[in-house]
Amino acid sequence: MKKDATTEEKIKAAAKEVFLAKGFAGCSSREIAKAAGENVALVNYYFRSKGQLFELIFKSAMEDFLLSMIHVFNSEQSLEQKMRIFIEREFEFLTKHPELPSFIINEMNREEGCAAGEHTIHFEKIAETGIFNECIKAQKEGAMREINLISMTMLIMSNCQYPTMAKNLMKNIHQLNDEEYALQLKSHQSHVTEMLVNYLFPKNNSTK
Amino acid sequence: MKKDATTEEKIKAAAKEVFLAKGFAGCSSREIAKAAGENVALVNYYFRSKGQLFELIFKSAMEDFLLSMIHVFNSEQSLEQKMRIFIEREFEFLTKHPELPSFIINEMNREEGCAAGEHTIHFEKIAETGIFNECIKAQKEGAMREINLISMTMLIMSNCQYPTMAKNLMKNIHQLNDEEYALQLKSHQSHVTEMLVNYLFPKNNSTK
DNA sequence: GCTTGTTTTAAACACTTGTTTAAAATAGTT
DNA sequence: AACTATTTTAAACAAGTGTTTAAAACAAGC
Repeated sequence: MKKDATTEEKIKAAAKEVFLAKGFAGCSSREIAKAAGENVALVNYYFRSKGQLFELIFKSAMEDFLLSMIHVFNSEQSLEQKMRIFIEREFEFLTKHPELPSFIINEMNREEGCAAGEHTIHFEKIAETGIFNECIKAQKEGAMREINLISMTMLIMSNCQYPTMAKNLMKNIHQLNDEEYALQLKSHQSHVTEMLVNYLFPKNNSTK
Repeated sequence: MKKDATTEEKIKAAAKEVFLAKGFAGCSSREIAKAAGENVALVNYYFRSKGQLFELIFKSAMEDFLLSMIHVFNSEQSLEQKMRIFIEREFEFLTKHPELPSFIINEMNREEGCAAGEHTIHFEKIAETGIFNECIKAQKEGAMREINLISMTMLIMSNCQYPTMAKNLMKNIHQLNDEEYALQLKSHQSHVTEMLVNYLFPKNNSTK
């Protein structure tokens, strides 16, 4: 937490930390206030309600979540190379923010929650990079497999996000400690990369 | 919910439904009681506490989660064929119980929660089917790619589970309704199957 | 100094939480 | 019938919830 942050910023930072770790239902206003080192009333003074504060945090988390990727796409490289770098960045990003995917997915599933809302906006920013058009072009040229772009997105998200989401499950089932899991994850990353690239960019000259 | 169920069973069934949908922190004892059509006090009369009831539900959910797969492995088929069928069953199962993976993963991440606990037991039951030995043998024979079995498991889980977990996220981002998403999922399933089988069982004679 | 507006505090509000209690209803046995 | 043990109920409990209030502390301008 920053040092010279204003009260408002301190509460926001604390809220982000607590909400991401425990979810909306899993924590109280008082817990957030305490984490910020401030009075409970200030939460409502600056953000009107726990719900509005949450909405704020959720939106910014969604932004982090969707935009973590964007800068890769603007680089000048082959599609396959972009894909490799993207996966690498994604694993890197998720190591730093392992709670993000679960947080987003959970709160999207809360019926009282943020299910509605124009989250297409951020996605459109990704579309604006032209990455999808680039894919379509590659598909027409036969360089890329004919696949629905939603499916393509899902393949990537599944394989990048699930391993960090299921960390504790996997650790428990396979009796691994943090260090062992980190190693496991590293080797898994290379499998994911090879598998996705092989599938999405099949080579015709294939003598292994 | 069954008709002639005992009070205890009714509460357990209601608890399963509510817990799976909202998580431990997301619901109250009274909500569960109401869903069961019974008095609040009966929850504690039969299960001593909300926490103990939850533990019960969680364990049975974990069992469902890990054992949904087991019977496929005892069949007499090639490993590749088993894999195909397994993925099919898994998608089928997850369509019926879409909340399960998120539930398990979330509650494993709750620090006060069920992080500790011998969930290896169920996994060992899977190991007992000999499926893993079968994989190792296939790897030695060159029929299957050399890959850590934890990674193999993770590849399968990622690609089967994530798409149902992220349903609302995907629907929202891509502006799909339930029907459209179901279609998308169906076509995605075949990509997942091909991708995994191609990766895990690479063919040397490869003129597509 | 006093006066303005903003920020922070402790206390209170009404309500929900998990859990317990003690009485009522029900079933079972002789 | 009466006595027992079990099941169900409504009510209460203390603690915690989100939120509001009204007074205090603080800052800035005059």
